[in-house]
Amino acid sequence: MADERGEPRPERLRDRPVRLPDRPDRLTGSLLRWYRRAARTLPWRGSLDPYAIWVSEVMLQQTRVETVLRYYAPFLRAFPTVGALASAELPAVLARWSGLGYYARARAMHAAARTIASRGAFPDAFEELRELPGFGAYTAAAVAAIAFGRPEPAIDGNAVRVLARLCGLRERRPAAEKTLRELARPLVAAGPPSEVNQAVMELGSQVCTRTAPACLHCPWRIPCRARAFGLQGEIPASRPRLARRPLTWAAAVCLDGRGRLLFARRPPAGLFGGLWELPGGEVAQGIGTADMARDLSAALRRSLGAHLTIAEPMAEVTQRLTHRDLRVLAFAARGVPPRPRRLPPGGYLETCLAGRAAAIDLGLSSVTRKLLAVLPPPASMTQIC
DNA sequence: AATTCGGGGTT
DNA sequence: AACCCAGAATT
Repeated sequence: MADERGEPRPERLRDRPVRLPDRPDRLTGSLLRWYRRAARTLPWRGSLDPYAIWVSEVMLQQTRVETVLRYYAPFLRAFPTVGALASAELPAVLARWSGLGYYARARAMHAAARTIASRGAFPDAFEELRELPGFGAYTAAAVAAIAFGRPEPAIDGNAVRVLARLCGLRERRPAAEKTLRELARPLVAAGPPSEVNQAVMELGSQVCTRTAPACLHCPWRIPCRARAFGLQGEIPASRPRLARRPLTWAAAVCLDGRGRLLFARRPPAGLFGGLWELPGGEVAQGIGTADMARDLSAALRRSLGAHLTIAEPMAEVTQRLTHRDLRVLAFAARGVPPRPRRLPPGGYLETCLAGRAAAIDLGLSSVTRKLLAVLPPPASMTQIC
């Protein structure tokens, strides 16, 4: 129709092949000029220590820079080298991770540290890194590139947004990641891989933001396909929303004569795996506190081998997780002090007594910390022995 | 490809 | 309240 009359067909984004909109060396050049001027000073930037870089990359998984800044230095002070991390016990590592979330990261990092330490050398190639626990496609590429200068494209959430917009890619995650890894390969080959990768991510966090990107300050504003078509708001397509279901836990406040609380260790994997908590468990939705107290008593008999009388609830806290609305009610308990024996499957393997001051050295989730913070002072509570 | 893993800052 | 953040492992 329009073509037959010789008029140019209106160019549409989806008609275009998905490829880099300019030569890799020119894209990398303008990007690096911007990065060297605008990059934030961060503790792990410029580090030459693969271990320190690795720690930063793991902490930064699904976690904002501002949050990681509170954990990074203390963790490195506690575990300064791969050998130190490998020699540490997992509970001590989880204690340093307490509040950071996604605790499988700490478990995997600890396991990988033991492998690396026993091997004697830090793996320096993508394929070797990728085989270690906790090294997915992103982290293996990031460590290979940033610590060892390998030309591997590290595609995180920022890179997906930046590169998808640059190239006008309409695919959504996670499919887009595979496509973008290949599109980004020429870019990291055209400059220092460490800087190119970090520059792409920095651009995503400072300029090419999810909402209201600062296109006028972008070194790629001219070649950017999304900007050319006014599609910055459509690219990349957002993921389907997740349903958040309610989850209610009842926990027992068991106090000994010295004001110490009874803690129990959760199973090594799964939600809050390996962390300490006030012993208890899930209760059905919509039941009253009297029924909760009865269920909690039964659960503790199963999981702890303890016969405790559960009184009224004394505190309640909530925590919003990605896929759960968690609500924890704490019940005062009194009765026979728990005497861990041989426990049935699903029972707690370990318990400990700790005062609230000592509890800061335990691996606790944020919701458990919240709970300890709102508990009444020990003097007002019933003792169990 | 879809879920399950935390927690919190932004909008 | 929705969205998503320097993702990985499991199903």
